[in-house]
Amino acid sequence: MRLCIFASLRYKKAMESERKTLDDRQKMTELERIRHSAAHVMATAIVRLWPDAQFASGPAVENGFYYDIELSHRISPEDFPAIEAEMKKEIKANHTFEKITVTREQALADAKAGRLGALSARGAASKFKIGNLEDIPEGEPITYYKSGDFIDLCAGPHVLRTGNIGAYKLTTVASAYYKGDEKNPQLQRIYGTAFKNKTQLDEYFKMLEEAKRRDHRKIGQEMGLYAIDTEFVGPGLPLWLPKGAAICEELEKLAKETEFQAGYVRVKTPHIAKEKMYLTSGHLPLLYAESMFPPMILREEKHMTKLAESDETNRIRRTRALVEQLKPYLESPKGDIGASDSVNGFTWKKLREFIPDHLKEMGDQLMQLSFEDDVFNEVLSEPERYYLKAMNCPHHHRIFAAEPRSYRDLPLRLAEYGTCYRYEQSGELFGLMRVRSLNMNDAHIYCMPEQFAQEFNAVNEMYLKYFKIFGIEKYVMRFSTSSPEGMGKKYVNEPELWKQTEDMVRQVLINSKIPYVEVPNEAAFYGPKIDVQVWSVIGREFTLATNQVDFAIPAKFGLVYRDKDNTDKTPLCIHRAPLGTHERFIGFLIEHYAGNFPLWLAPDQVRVLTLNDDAALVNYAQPIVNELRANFVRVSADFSTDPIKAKIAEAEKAKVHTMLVIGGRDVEAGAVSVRLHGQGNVGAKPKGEVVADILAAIKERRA
RNA sequence: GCCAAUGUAGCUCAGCGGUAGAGCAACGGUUUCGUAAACCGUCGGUCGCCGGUUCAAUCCCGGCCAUUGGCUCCA
Repeated sequence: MRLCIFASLRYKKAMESERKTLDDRQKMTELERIRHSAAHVMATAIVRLWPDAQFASGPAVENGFYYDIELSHRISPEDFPAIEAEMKKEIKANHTFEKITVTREQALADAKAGRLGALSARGAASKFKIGNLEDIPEGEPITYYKSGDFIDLCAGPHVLRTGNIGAYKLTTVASAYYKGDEKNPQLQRIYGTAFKNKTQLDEYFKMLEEAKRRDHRKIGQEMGLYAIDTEFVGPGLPLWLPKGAAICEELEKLAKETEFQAGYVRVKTPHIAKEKMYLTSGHLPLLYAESMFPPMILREEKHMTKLAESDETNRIRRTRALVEQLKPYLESPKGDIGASDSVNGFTWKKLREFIPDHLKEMGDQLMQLSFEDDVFNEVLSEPERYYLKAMNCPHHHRIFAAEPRSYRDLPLRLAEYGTCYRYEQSGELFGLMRVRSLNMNDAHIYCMPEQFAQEFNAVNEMYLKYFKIFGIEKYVMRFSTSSPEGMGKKYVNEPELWKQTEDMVRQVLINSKIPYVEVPNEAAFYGPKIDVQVWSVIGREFTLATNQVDFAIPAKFGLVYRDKDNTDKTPLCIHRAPLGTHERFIGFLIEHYAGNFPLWLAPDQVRVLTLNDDAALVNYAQPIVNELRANFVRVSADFSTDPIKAKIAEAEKAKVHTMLVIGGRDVEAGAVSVRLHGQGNVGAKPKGEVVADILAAIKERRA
């Protein structure tokens, strides 16, 4: 239950990325006030211990509070007891939090005197407070909060007295950029948490323990679901072990059945494609290049050899040819050239790095020379580059392009569990949740504008169907839209299409009554999108699924269908991935179920355990195993001589969903004793009934 | 990528400037048992990697790699 509270705080956070208004601030809960006040008290303690500390900002956050600090001393957890002891004194003194309203001039003067975020005026100005001051809009009152000697620039609100901070604890130290901008100085961020009383604090730490217990990395390891072999395979490239792969298979089966019934067709595409693919799609010239693995360069050796062999004449020829190719670019201001334009395989970005200014002058002279142009074309052109695909859409677009399309073919729904590779920054990798290889539950729906609403809605319905199967009750659809400022930069420059498609999506959401929040300036570069945000039971938030409109890329690939009026038109495209990626989805499911998967998903569905290895028991048990296996149940047998207690302990530890215990009594009665993981012995039943029930539960994907 | 912490057997973890230890797992045996662990034995380690200091380094120092917690980024 507590977890839901955290979840709702997160939810709020998602909605309020902008600066808080004073109204918002007044809505701060008591707990948030306690935490925000604790941040002030912590700052007080720190500045007492290290008088030269400079403070930036110290808000309450979902699980506590932090304060960003600049300090030559590196604070480590070893310093926490000392800081906490100082905090205790402040709290014991029970200072009131006094609100002081000042003029902007006064505030600036105090900040320059180093009086803000300090116990008294200091030699050094409160430089970050000066910066914070700049962010306060004209007309908004400027206030301090004073507790004891400590005065801080702060809009509040606070608890009445420091003594109201019932229980607190510092938790971690991290780093953060001032105002979250990596161009700004890097500060030390000290995290802590605070509660009304000790009991709640203890509960919180208990909850953290529980979260640790459910962590998918821990359970994944214990259950043998996946392994990450950083030495031989690489970081962020999980290996699915047989038990994890079993879960992948079940999810794929679910997706394939669901998509088949919804009229999708399956395709298969290679993992790599030529550079041209991503130059055309816009992924490379735009913002995506860094998140793709660097290219594989083919026939590089041949290329280099030719370069080496070429004599002076050839070098001149090459240069001249290059200049000729580049003439239009050199003569026009660079702004006139589309980011995705390329010459002989050189991207514009690359050309800019490549052409020194003097080359142009040289070029005029070189133009006088005569040459035959067949030699260098090959030498001049860049070697072939192949990229590992970071997304499936371009391949699917080429499948669309592979055959002539009529309006009668639409909507065309191409589905694939495609494997993509994304070069996540090393610091981003996180168990299964953020990886570099991912199996995506991908599909692209090509449709006409008049079909859009129905198709988009059908996708949303599919999400809801899945959520029901997995018992996901808490989710938010985040509707990400563009921003006028981003046009032509972050977003393809089609303001009219943006507006149209955003309106279409909004209408579908409103009509279907699905709860959503609209987030401006977070769309994909090719269109608005919906991200489905969920929370695992331990409060970890992430984007599971995504549903995106694409009105831009199909045109770049020249995709058309022949419409009724015998003209060619460009289809709209919907990218959708309701089950996200295996990696993230299974990571989520592990935490969601704490590894105790429902029967249909459980890697170990059934284990048949005999009391001992007597032939009578084994001869009775083996056919049961055989029958289950023949019906595609993941079943194992333990007919060993170990004590039944030990065999059960082992099966429970492995989280085997259903244990069938067989002893002499069962053989006589034609029964098996059923034990369910986590529930214990549920008693003996006729074996036919048990088998039938297992098969039915799997088929129905019972929770 | 940035900041910090961490890295000892398959797993969980102890330990220390003088050539490394436990439990579990694995393997071999004994045990034939009614719902979460019977007993004995054996195997297992370049103490993340590379370099430096030292008579001597798993331990101290530096670099690298990886993981973790954050930041930034994000599909």
